[in-house]
Amino acid sequence: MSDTKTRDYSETLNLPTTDFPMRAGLPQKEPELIARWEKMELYKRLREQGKGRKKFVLHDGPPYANGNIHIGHALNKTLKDMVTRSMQMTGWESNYVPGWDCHGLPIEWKIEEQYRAKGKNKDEVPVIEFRQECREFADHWIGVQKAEFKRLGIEGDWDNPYLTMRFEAEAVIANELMKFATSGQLYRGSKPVMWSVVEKTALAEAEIEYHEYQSDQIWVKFPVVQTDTMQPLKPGQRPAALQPQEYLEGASVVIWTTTPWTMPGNRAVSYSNRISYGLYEVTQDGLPEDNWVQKGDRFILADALAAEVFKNARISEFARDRDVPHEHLAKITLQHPFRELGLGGYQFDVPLLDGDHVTDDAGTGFVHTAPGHGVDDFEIWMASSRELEARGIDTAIPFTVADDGFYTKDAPGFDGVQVITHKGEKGKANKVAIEYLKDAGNLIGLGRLKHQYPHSWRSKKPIIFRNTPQWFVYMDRAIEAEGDTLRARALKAIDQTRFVPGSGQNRLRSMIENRPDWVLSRQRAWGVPISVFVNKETSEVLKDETVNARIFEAFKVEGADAWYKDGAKERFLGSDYKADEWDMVTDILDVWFDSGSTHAFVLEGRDDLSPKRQGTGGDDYVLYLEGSDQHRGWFHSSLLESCGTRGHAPYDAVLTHGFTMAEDGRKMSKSLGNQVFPQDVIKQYGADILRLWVASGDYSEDQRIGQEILKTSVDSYRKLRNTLRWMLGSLAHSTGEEVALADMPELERLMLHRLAELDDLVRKAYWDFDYKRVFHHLFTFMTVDLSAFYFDIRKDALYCDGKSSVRRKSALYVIEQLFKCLVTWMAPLLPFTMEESWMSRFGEAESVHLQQFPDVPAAWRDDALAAKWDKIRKVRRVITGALEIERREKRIGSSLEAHPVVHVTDPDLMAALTGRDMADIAITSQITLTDAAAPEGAFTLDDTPGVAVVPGLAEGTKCARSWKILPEVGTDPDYPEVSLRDADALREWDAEHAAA
RNA sequence: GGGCUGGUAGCUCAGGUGGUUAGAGCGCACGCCUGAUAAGCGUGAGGUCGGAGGUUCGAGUCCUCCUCAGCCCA
Repeated sequence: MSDTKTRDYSETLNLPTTDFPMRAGLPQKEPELIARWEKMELYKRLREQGKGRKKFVLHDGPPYANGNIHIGHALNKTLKDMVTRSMQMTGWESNYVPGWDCHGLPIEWKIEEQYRAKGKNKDEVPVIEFRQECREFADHWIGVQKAEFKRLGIEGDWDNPYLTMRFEAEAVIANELMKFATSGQLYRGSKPVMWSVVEKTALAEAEIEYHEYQSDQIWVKFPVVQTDTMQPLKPGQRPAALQPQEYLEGASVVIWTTTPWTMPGNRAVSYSNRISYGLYEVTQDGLPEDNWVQKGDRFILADALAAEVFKNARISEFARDRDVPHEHLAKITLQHPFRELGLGGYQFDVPLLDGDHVTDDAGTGFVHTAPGHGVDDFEIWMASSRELEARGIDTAIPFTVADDGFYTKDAPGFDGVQVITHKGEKGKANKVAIEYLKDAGNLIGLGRLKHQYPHSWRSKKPIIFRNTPQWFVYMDRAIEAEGDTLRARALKAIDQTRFVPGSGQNRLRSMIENRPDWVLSRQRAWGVPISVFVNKETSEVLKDETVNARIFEAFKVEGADAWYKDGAKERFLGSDYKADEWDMVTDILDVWFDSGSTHAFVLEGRDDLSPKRQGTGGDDYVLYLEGSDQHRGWFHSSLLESCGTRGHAPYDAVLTHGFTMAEDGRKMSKSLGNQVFPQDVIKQYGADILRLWVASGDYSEDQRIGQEILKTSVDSYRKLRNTLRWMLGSLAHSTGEEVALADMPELERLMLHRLAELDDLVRKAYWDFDYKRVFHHLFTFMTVDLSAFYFDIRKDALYCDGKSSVRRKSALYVIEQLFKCLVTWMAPLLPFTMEESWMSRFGEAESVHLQQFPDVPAAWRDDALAAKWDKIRKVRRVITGALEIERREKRIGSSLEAHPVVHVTDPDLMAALTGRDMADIAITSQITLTDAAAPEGAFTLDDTPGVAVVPGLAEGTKCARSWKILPEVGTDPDYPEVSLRDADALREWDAEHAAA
């Protein structure tokens, strides 16, 4: 083929041209865009845009202000941003106000750590000074995290976020607490906490480390004193089964413990209904007279442990008398082993309680239960309180040990005895308790045990569990009416809340159903004080609106530090009360109460939020969005706080996301070296890649991230970006001319139809917060329908048709619509790239983030057309399949070299093809359609019966401009090298350029 | 140990109320194009639907158990 081209036709083509680069350079480009948004005051303009609209408030759950952000923060904030942006673009005013949680233990630790490094003692630093240092620490990390969040492309009120440590916030938090006090929901109770005698402080779980420790172990009898089903048998009557009183009198339940010092606090013995128990009798003769156990002694023991118990009691001969059923255990009452000593106490009854925490792995199958000295003990005691009170048992938990490790008056007989000394050594407590047990004849075994025992991480000394006063909120006390309890309110509120995914509803409900009273107090310094006064005489909490108002006003101006200033007590009590009659509570609020109150000082407290939700005269909508761990955390505390003070949930909907795992699906950890840091991803690929990862995955479950997975995002991004780039390049030739729907080729109308379908899908998916659905559909649309089909077909018309071509104008118009829809639809997901695209098309002054999702005309929808084109595409697949064989056999390279003959014997399919330019659609130079039967060996596809293709070569000459091979080439006298279509296009082009 | 989730191709995801040979995109392999070019198009190979039982004519879809992973508790 002699190709002696006389001119360079490419300059006469409308080839794509754009400055939008193929390679994004996101790590550099993104900060420029952030600067641009700041400069154009995007946030402010969005708020102006939203004026008068109904509000969609995504209320930010505050991250804790210490340390850099991790991948979980990135996921969380990115999802929030997708929510906010998509709601703003679908007609809501969606103002995102970020916040931080600033008080609390971890920050206190950091400051203490700094003190230790400097050899400073925390106790010598005035509280206000210490609090100031905590404040500055939080402030520093807020700045760091703010910059990191902004770098992710999160749009919000970064100049004016909320902080739980702001004075107004502290004032409102205290005020919320005072509402609980005033309504009678707050009470002072007690609870065992881990306590370090050395540091005279309560410790949190994270402040504990376990070390080997030698404890005293003892086996103790609790004699049976009452078998309360005892009733006289009528003469001659014989009970069907043995009753407890017939065999348990004089027997003892045996317990084992490694903390003899807790014996004064004993109030019960626990057993388990999953363990079998028996009555055992010592049958050994010849025991020394002073032996602790004697022949004839009868013990109730777990069968699995009886032999070992006797061994520890140095008894080798014993017999099992009979079973002791669980219902008998439940009926009997024991005496405290100190009862007979005359110590002036211990006269109370000791009940047996059925507890899940009891096992027969070690011990006796019975667990010594001292509610002031252990969590299990406390919980079973509290859970049993109603039943115990019915039995006439006092359920008050004694304060047996003081903060200095000495026993109190609640432990008669232990005056001046210390459990742990202030140096962290063992006091005489165990020794004294053991002596008493011996004297009472209730000790049957004694030994030592080395085991892991909790120690303070600071002093490395052993800790103890001791009962301490704490502040609680009732879950089950009537608030305003009978049955109107906090629990009931919260459960009702859960039913009225939308949960995404729905399983969150059950999860939260079961927690609320089962949770104990809400503990608010912490014995710490960095937080909002429990700003109430307690009467020294009566222990009544002061309920005085005037005093509360004074506190509220002072906190607003001075912060909660006002509580710690000299003279605060007199100042707040004023002249109506005598200061020396009242105690000022020095505990602070648990930080969950702080964050649980954000709805009060952020949602209600800010004029630019203040949503009017359904039921309060509006249609505004409030969403909380956090990780699934927050069912126990923020969702929970916010619900309780709001229900306790306002009677309803602070949110309309709760959305939860899972956790981010490493590539192998396991938790990220430093030691495994499988961590992924958002900062690294951003530096290497850019925030939009990280956001694409968020948008493509299923956040409702745990997601994975790692190099391979990020590579998938990078590849998807490239494809997506290039497709946009091609559109931009093509649109460079657009004059913006509109074409009426009726004048467009069917192919264009098919694309508009797809947009109409997608419009529906995208809007629904955004309302469902289903970003992966949005992304996967749009991405597949862009690759399958656009890049591989529509664009591939229309390149010929776009590049080669003359300017007047309606086909070309239609295509340009449709591409413009595609571009506008796709870029706006994806703007919430990929704000940087979509902004860059939008600016490339519409200029520097425009921002996609000020756009709404386009109104897609209903007329674009054409299901009949779509059904018809499904058929056309099926036939196309047979044609391209046939061409693939030709290509493999090296008979053709480009599909334009082919002229297939398509035999269509299915009249339905033939009808669909009639009138279509199948050569264009199949991207061949020529095509022949026939209803004649196909010859033997024609190409077919199993899933498209009635279609067979006989390949062939296109006849004629290759058009020098469009590269189509056509017989007509050479027939135009002016342009003999090109096809007739191209000749017309050249005529137009030449005329225009000659004039110019 | 308890409550709640979840385990579909190498990766990310589809698979209403159980029903023909389990799908898509990406990646990979191979080929084409060279006017989207560190791009574009096509073809192909990849899955005992975590495992084992059970219900059913029929189960990725329902039930039970096990296992692995995650969150929250203990």
